[in-house]
Amino acid sequence: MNQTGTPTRRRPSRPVATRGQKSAERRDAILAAALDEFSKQGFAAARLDDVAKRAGVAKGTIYLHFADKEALFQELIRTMLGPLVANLHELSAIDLPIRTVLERFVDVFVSGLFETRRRDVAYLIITEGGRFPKLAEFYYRHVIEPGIAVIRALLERAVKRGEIPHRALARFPQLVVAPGVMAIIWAGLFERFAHLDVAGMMRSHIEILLGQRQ
Amino acid sequence: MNQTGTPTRRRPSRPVATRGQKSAERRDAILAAALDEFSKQGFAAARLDDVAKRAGVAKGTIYLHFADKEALFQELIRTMLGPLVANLHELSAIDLPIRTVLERFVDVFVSGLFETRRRDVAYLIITEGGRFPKLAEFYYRHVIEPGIAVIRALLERAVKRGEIPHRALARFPQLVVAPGVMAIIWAGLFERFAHLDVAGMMRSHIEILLGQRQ
Amino acid sequence: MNQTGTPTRRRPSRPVATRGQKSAERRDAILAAALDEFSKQGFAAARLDDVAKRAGVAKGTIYLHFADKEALFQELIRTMLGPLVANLHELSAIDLPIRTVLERFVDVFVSGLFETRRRDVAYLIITEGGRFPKLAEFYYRHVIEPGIAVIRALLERAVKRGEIPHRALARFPQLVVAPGVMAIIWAGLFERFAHLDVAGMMRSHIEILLGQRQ
Amino acid sequence: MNQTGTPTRRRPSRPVATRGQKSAERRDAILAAALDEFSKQGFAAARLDDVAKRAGVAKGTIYLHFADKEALFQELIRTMLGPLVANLHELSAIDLPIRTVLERFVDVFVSGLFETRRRDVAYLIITEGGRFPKLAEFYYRHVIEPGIAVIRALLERAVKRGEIPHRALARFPQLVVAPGVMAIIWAGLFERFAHLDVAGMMRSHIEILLGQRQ
DNA sequence: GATGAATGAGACTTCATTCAT
DNA sequence: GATGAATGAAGTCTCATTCAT
Repeated sequence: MNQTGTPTRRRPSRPVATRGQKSAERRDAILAAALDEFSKQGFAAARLDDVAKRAGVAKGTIYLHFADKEALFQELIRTMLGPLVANLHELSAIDLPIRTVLERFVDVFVSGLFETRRRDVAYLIITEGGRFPKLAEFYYRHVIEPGIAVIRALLERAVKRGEIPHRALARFPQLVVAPGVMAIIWAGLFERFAHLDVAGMMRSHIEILLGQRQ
Repeated sequence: MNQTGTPTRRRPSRPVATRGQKSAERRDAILAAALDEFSKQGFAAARLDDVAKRAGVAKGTIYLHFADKEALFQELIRTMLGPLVANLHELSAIDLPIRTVLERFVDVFVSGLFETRRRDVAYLIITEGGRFPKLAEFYYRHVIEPGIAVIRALLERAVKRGEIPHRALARFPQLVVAPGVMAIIWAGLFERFAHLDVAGMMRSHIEILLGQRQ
Repeated sequence: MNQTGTPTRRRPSRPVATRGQKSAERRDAILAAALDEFSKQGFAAARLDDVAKRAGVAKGTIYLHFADKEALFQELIRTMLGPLVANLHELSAIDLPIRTVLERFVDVFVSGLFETRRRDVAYLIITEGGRFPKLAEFYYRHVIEPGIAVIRALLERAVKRGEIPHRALARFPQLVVAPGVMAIIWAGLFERFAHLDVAGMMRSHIEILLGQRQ
Repeated sequence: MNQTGTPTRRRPSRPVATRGQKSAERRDAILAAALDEFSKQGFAAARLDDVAKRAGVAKGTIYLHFADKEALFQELIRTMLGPLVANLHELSAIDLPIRTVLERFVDVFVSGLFETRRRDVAYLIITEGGRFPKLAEFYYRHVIEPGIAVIRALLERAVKRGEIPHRALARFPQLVVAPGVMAIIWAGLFERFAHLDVAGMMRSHIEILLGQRQ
């Protein structure tokens, strides 16, 4: 799927698209346009008129694919975060040095989320989650809770092996991801004023967690 | 009630308040109600009607104190963050061990922001800042930029003195505050599902920064 | 009275004004301010706030002198047109050549109405009269009807004497005042774009009515 | 019903109107309703709610055709005066005796403006022009200025030919149209109280201008 | 009497949603 | 299925009027 989220409007290579294909393309275009508009304006201030215009469809078409504005929003979040959730469990299965795991973790974060449109989705969850309890709950149950569990397991194993000097870290796995959250917010609010070298910050973060003198 | 930090001008010794005092009280009530509503609904979805009702004033009264909905929002942010900004510079002046400074820093964060209504203001900045470039800029110029500078100076001094083992930390002062940011977001989104012991997390954070084995 | 309508705010020559004098001054100031605002904005769009500000009084003070906005408007018209009405009947009584009468008539129109604030009142009647049936009726009964009668009488006498060649003129006395009405409207709408020499136009008008070749 | 001069796009031979035609009909209905309401209440006091009700459409529909209340007003004026402006220049081209020209002029005024809804438009310009500088300017540039020029040219030709005895008339073409303006205002303000025979008055006016003893 | 802060009805305008084409 | 004109509930903001000071 199109990671950047730009609506793919080209017809498929075969000269005639089936009805289903065209419909799916429209749906994707609407989702991509919705992400743009919701990110820029926020859920409440975004206008479906603008979403339709950006997606190149009529306003009514949105309602052929989504029940209402909120359903569009929620499906947008689920659609784009689905793949991410699937990958979560793989991480804990592999038995590698914690440094390697953390470095992969940062890699996935930077190139699989931060540098893609998924960052906008994450930012949307942060900014709108408070107004959508169901969304927050879905996200908590499917991403946060299992994510925390995975990280905690990794940390405990690493502490046991002596790879990490901070026993307390396992109690607060949030500390591992906090810089990632901060980076997303920084990008949304302050990138205009001062650039943040996210990859560099994350590398430093790992060193600190590992207790490496630099 | 005054955990918000807003100075409630107390009534004069005589039982009857002057006109000016009542007006100022109303203004404060509107600001408090606006914080409630904006926090709960977000700026765009909040209704001034509800703000007025909550503040116990008529709709029109809001417009005696604020030019429009946006002005109310911006003044809300500035009013409640003003005192915080003033305290920023004091921190760097005092010459104490970095551990002490960080502990005080955490104390101020926890009891002066996180456990007060200012946390809602901070959350509002995070959630709405993207839609209010001027607000983001004001906040960046008056809080983030000087705040980063102060932390960086402290860290550089601490690194020189050997109190902190991570030279790279001074390049990314954001890492110091990242857990605080995360805590604010956690409170806004997930506190319902799982409590986060912010004070405990912040103490662990300090130990990690200082490279203390626990 | 103050023909230009600027509020006379100076205290009277005697050092202490009686309560009644100050009150009357305020009332006049309000009327003058109201004429300014109603002329500029129209009745519906004018704000009593602006009237009060211009008059140098508080908004509530207006209600000490006038029942409501409409009463203020109606009294404004009556107050400023009263003297004019009184003079109407004098004209017909005097037995002079029609040319002289018409010339005096023009003089009174130009220097007693067109070049004073009464022109604004007349313009207000034209622009707002349609929305104030009572005002239109009052004005018709007290100014138009008797005015028409007076002019008709003058014209009939002049026709009989052979001073005017157009018998039909007596059937349409409106033709005598039409250029005056036109001048008032021109001043209100187009004076900015092209100046109209009202006195000159009125002189030409007289010559045409009198059938003088020029 | 179509004495207003608005071209009512007739339905196609097939009994069902196309979408575009229905939309244009609605637009016309809104304009007609707006003319009614603005004439009765004045621009500021007229409510778009009433316009919508009278036009048989929903409030929001007005905004599909006009940007806002003022745009509706301005387009109303331009739409209904457009045809009039086009006819202006034809008048001067025809080389006929001045009496014939003036009689035609009066005919056009009476049956093409005074006895149609255009009279209301003219009255609106008179009553609201002061508050809409752009409207007044548009009207001055496109109607008044060229109109005056045409009339002046006609008068100068007539004076040269000895058809009109008043040389001064060419200096004040406003005198030619003044009775028409007066008639419009009379209709708006006083018709209820006393009927004015406009056609008769205009005929008398012509005789007076031509210096005919009656 | 004078003030002007407060009120709240009412106006304009927006925009999610519907539905005839 | 797709369209986009139409709808009307709901929100922001204004301002004539009131009334405690």
